[in-house]
Amino acid sequence: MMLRQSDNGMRNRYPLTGEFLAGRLRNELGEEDLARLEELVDDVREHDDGVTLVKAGERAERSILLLDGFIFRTVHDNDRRFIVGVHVPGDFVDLHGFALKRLDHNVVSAGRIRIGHAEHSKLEDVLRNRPTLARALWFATLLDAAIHRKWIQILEQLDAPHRIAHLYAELHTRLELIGRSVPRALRTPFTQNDLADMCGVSAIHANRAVGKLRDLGIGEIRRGDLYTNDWNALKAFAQFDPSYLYGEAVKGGPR
Amino acid sequence: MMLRQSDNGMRNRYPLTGEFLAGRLRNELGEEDLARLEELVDDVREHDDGVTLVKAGERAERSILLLDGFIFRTVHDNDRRFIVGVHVPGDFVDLHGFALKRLDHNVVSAGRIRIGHAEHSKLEDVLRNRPTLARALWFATLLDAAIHRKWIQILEQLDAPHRIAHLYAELHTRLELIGRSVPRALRTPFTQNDLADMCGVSAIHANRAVGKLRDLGIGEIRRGDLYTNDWNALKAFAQFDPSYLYGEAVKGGPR
DNA sequence: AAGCAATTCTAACATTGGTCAATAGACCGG
DNA sequence: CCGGTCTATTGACCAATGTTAGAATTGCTT
Repeated sequence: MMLRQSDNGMRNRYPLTGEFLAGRLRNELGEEDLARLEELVDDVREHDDGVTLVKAGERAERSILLLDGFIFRTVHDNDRRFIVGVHVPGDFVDLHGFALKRLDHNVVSAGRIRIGHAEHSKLEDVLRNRPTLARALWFATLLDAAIHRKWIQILEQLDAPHRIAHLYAELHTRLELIGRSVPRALRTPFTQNDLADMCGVSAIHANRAVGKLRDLGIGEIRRGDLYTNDWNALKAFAQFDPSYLYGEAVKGGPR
Repeated sequence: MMLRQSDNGMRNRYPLTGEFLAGRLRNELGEEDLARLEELVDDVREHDDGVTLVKAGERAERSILLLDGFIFRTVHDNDRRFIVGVHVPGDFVDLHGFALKRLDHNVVSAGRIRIGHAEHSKLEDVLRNRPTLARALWFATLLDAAIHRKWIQILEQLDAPHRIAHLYAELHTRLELIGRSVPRALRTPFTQNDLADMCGVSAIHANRAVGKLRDLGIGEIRRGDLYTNDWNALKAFAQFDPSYLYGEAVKGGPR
């Protein structure tokens, strides 16, 4: 792949390596599969905040691998926006676009991002000739589905403050799994409006919820950045159970 | 597969045929793939209401294909139950259990059901040797994920009456896609309690919502069975857009 | 027909969350 | 530094939903 250093500001602190990808794919891949994986991705580029990378309904010829930053999956309905998913680096954001051909949602940058691309023709080849790697890719989409299910549960079970706490708990763990968490903070470009659209509440109520987390001493959210000195307390408050992220599969594949 | 007629009451009105399965898989499969698909499933059996077929966390050696009835995916947290998915006949309920090995949720019969089983060893073989069929199976799990995303949107966007209407609209279309819808009704074994757990509201509020749908003339729900003389009105009320079900892929696969 | 259990329905009250209006703070370009 | 815009915050009021309690209905069993 092209590992050319981008030259417009964002430092390439986390080069795309087989290990990085494999972290997300949660499978033990052999030398050759790792090499294929590297070849799969090219055309690395950056985007500003709020760029629609894939529009719902459009046919795509390649899928996006997120390398830096965050990406939303959004749906729009009478001028209202709903966020149905968030992605962290290492995620194949629209891998499902390969099999589905058209997406049922948009893919939008949340803050400044860096992404790579995987041509569907190459994926086609992988699916046909590298069953182990194909399974790893399948696994990645199944992980997305597991996260979706957890979101459904969260929306059914928790009120606004707990939803927001759970969101940050999840992101913290997902970043941890790819070696990008930091001790007492989680930096995101999310506005309270974004939080509201992820949690299915109004922006004003999201503000109340953020205030409540602050008052309770659970965590302080300032312009998307969460600061806490006790992740365990935050995760307990959110009733966060990381098993749905299948983190243990990072070491020792599913066989 | 064993197409032996079960002899304990439920009539086998819809034999498991390649066409039936292909309907759900939404791909144009060749003769040979269809034959493989048939071979995949065996050990057809029936279960009563409320039987836990797969427990969260357990390792399974085979996956379940639903042939008749409905199945819930449930999660439990401090004695409360949350339903994070529903399945209709033709669905490979826990196909993802093959790649994930352990499920993050339970699989429970909703009313009386008939199911078949697919050994993971056979799926392993399919994945390794039948790329087209493997892709069809992948597609089926991606469809689940698309439905999950719609549920997230529904929970974020709609209030209780609209959620219930949307649920029935979705099920009506999913049944239609496998040729099992009936004109003015949708029969289910769901209690209002089940509806509540699917919609993330209390049972009492689900009752209010059911009453509201009745008062508005949208539909009459009696013991899980919905009666309407205008599906279009109900679907309009629910703001139902079927595109997320990828029904068009039934004819003409994704290639 | 009687009785029991599950389900549905109703009412009163408490809490959560939505909407509107207005203000304050942060960031940015000139 | 100023003004403008986006974001965050607060308060008042109203709608949606939760909770509790109890009554009515249905289906099933004896």
